[in-house]
Amino acid sequence: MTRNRFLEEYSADCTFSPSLERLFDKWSPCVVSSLAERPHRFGELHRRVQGISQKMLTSSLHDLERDGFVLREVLPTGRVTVEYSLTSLGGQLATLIATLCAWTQEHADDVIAARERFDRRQEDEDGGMG
Amino acid sequence: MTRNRFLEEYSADCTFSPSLERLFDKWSPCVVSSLAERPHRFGELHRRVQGISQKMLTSSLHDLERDGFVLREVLPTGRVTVEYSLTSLGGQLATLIATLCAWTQEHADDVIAARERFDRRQEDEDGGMG
DNA sequence: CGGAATCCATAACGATACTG
DNA sequence: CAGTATCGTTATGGATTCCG
Repeated sequence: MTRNRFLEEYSADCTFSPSLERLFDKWSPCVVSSLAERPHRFGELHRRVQGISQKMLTSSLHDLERDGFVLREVLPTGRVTVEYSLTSLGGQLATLIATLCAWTQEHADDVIAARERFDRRQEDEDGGMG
Repeated sequence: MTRNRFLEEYSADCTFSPSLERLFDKWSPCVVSSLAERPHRFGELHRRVQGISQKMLTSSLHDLERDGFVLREVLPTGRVTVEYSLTSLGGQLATLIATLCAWTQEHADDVIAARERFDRRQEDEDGGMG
């Protein structure tokens, strides 16, 4: 719950509502963008979102459902079958996430280059001042 | 480093570059939006961003500088004086953050209402089935 | 003032085992 | 299949102390 300061109360001139913890946790963005493509069963998501544990998937889906981003439906098959899909609010969230993805990809090179410059400068300062 | 799965390698149809850890950590968005308004000294930021520890401010600024979002300048005053400002890339990040803030605020009520519905349903299911 | 270094609490997460 | 429960590890961040 202390994930991002915006999520709590206040920050300088910028107040995130307490509604967007989902954007900042580890797996929810992945889950949402999978569901943006089509509804998934639990097991499908588990295979689809590489590396997620069943515990984290359960927890992400639970939180996303509680916040109104995801709809959980028990299908009337013989065995236990559950389908997850996005609500319309969840669809908006997915769009937002996609926008973020796009921006980060556009500027990935800039950031990587900045890191390399920074790290080189650090080395120079540490070493070259005898 | 494991903050968000997007930041590592892969997620279903959505690949965050490794460049945006800053968007997902606890304080950087607050710091960036403060700097979006005007350059700040270290101490100013410390007072401005309510609740941040000196350690976290140092660490956020360091990471933001390394990624090319923030510029750090030692001013030629008598004593130690450092000013932080956004680079142009940092300005873009600030805009993105502002967009996120706006969206979360618009839909804060929706999310809160969804939570209440969900929690009420839970209670009903737990209690009312004797 | 602007930090760095250290210590410690806890929140987040992963692995595993079990259930209807 | 779709979870729940438990346990151990690691990541994160707060408090404190010290330094040029």
